[in-house]
Amino acid sequence: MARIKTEKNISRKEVIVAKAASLFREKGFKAASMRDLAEAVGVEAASLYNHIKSKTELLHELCFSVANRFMHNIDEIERENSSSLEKIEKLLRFHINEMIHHYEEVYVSDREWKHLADPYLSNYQNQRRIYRKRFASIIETGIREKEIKKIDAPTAVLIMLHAISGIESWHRSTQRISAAELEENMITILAGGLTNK
Amino acid sequence: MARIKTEKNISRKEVIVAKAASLFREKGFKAASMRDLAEAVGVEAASLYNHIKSKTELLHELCFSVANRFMHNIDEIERENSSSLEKIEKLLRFHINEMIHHYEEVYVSDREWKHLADPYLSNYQNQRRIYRKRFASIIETGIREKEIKKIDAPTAVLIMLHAISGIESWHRSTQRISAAELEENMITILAGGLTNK
DNA sequence: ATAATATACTAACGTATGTTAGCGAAATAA
DNA sequence: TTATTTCGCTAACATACGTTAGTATATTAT
Repeated sequence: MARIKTEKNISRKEVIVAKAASLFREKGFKAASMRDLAEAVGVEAASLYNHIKSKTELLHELCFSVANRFMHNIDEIERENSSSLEKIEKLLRFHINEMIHHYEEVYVSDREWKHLADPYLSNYQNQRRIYRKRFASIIETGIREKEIKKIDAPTAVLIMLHAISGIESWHRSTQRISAAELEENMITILAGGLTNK
Repeated sequence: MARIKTEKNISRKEVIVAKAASLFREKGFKAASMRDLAEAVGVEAASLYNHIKSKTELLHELCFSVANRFMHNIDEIERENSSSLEKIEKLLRFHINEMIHHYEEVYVSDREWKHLADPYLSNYQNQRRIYRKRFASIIETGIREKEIKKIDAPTAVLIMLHAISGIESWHRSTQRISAAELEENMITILAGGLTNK
């Protein structure tokens, strides 16, 4: 009888969620079926329901675990005593590294959250809005203190966040530079576009 | 008996394709059903098949009409006698305006192309690859001529293209700056991140 | 060893989906 | 007007989907 393999301290549910991330990334949430997922896990579809409540629950788990990580990070950065530009650079580096090392989760929560059902959906959308506002107000402080060009802060946020989601292409490209090089290039271009001189 | 309304020089098929763009943008290709589309058009689902071959054909039409526009544009720009930086700025402005004025089509072709079926899929992927290579080599020329910072050109391309796809958020935001302001802000940040000094 | 729990299986359900067949009505051409 | 073509309708199909019920088999606790 097939059995879901687990390593120490990893529950069977976590194995399923991880495979779901990979599958949802590859095919999209709607196009990925529970039978696909079952096959990836090495089990029959019905067996998954001994560990999870529903397909959407998998999406909840992914979206909110990612959202929480980003929220905690911006909490910390806001508390720091550093210049706006330094704060922005730290935010960017966090985003970049999340996208490099937790690619599938982050990608899925970024692209597939539309398929969440209320109340999770509105909750998630709210968190997103708030996060962007907080990001934008760091930029606005930087503008007031002349560290940063006079630009529309929400537009800058939108550029930064989406630019980083482009790391998706890096993951799938055949000839790719190292993760460290990628990080430095992105910081150079993105921070360079903000700096006042 | 219901009938698809057409204005002069717009075929019924074109009406369907346009509504499909809007629906695929809103729900995603897989989650948007032919019955949804039929309702949006004001007709029964089966009636759609008097005008189109299949659901995927709708996606083909959208993806390749967008891809062709971008290809023709880069053709023209490559032929010009201008600096690399000017060429890049023109490319960016074209992308930005496409994203502003043909939002739904462009968005769909950017996010939903995965659901194309071969041979369209590989064809589309090829075009994308080629487009990015051409974009990157304009940047590389700029670097050689010291107009542009020493950066990894493919990374720069990936940043630019994804940053612009962030205009999606602009469309859906409640308080938004004008299209012209958006364009200028994006150019300031993106071109500013490349320029050598 | 026995009991209890966790996990997997088979079978099946109701529903939604893309699409086709066949017929009638409306628009257009003769 | 009549003939032809275009277009929309109802009905139905096969398939795929998420999920549940009920049962059997491992694993763990006593």
